[in-house]
Amino acid sequence: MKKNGEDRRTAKTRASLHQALISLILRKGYDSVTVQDIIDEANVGRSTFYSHYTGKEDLFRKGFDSLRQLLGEHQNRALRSRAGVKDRILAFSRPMFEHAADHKEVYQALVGNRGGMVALYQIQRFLTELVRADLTATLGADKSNTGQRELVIQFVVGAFMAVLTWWLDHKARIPPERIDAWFRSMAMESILSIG
Amino acid sequence: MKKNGEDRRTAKTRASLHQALISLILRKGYDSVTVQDIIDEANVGRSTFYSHYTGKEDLFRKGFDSLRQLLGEHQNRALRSRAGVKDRILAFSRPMFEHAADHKEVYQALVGNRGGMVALYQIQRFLTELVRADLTATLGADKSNTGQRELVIQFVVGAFMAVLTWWLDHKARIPPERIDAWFRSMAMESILSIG
DNA sequence: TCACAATTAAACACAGTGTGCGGCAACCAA
DNA sequence: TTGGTTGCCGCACACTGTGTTTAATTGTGA
Repeated sequence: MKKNGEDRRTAKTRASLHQALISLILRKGYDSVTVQDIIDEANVGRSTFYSHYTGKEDLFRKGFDSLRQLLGEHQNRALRSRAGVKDRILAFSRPMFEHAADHKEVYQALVGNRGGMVALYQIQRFLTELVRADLTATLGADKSNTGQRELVIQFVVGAFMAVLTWWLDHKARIPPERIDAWFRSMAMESILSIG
Repeated sequence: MKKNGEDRRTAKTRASLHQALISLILRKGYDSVTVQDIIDEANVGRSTFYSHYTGKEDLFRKGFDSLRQLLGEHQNRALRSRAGVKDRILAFSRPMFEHAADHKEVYQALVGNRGGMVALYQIQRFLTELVRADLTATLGADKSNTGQRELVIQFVVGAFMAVLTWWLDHKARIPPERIDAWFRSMAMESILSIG
């Protein structure tokens, strides 16, 4: 099963670089990882790196994008298989916790204090879209002229990221379905109280 | 009213540096601010900078600490003057929104995407303590063996930071007391739903 | 096999860091 | 006012990391 026009070398190089970045983030935090570190860890020439990516952030973004795509597929799969759940409020939560459990290392490299501002900002933006769509689907469009709906979205996103981070760094592992239940029962009340 | 052992020069220098850092963070974001930028903006010699602080992060931390102290004083003042409010749950929220409104520039430099990971981490830690104490005072110590209480704290802290950030970046200015009411009514439900 | 594409090491100019030093000016106390 | 102290400055240095370019080498797919 050969890919058309995909040199094995480039694939291997890119994989090495992504893996190296994740390892290094977990080891010393995003901010203090240098391109030098990455190419050393990945055993890749300096010029090769720059022929693939414009810099550390570019490499990071590409990796984040593919993870996000995987998550998207998992979301669809989950929502399709569990019938009747699709229209439940905050349906994004469960699949996301599951996905995080399946890719714990990567998620830890992203959400904690290890991941940099770039990571946090990406995730925040992504989640905001997710939650906005979710609430629009379950509660309908926002009719009030004030920014109440937007406020609720930010509230939920912030809370979710905090819970996710805490859960990932927590020693005792709570199963995804339980943390999801906790989060949703808390968030639900908030939403219903205003939104 | 002279301070003992405080040279006017050092005071001026330190003030310049702190102001310069805030301005620069607002202009280009914490991460891309260099020591070079700071000393140029503040018109301070390179060696002078390093005689006061060990680096950018040190300067930032010292500034953050004094802001935190100001906030603490404001909290005490507010809680003392408004009798009967002291024992209300999540009492930290209102004074904090007020303080943020009074020091909007500085807060914007801290919490948004402009502030770096250092800032976020400091604030997160600080708020966690605040909320933990608050919940202990109003709900009593956590008796359950699970980490439910800790989870609730993280939930509330995350939500609060998100709301605060949104509020600061929001064009239409909502008065502190209103955003506080919104936040607390949302958070309260969450807490009570699990406790 | 063979042409082409990817990878490599090395060298470069550049920007920022943290330190050290001698001279100068502001400061505070007497 | 004066004098000793202290803080500030400008300059230079070694060091680390960046992003680009070159010419040579090696792997790949057809």
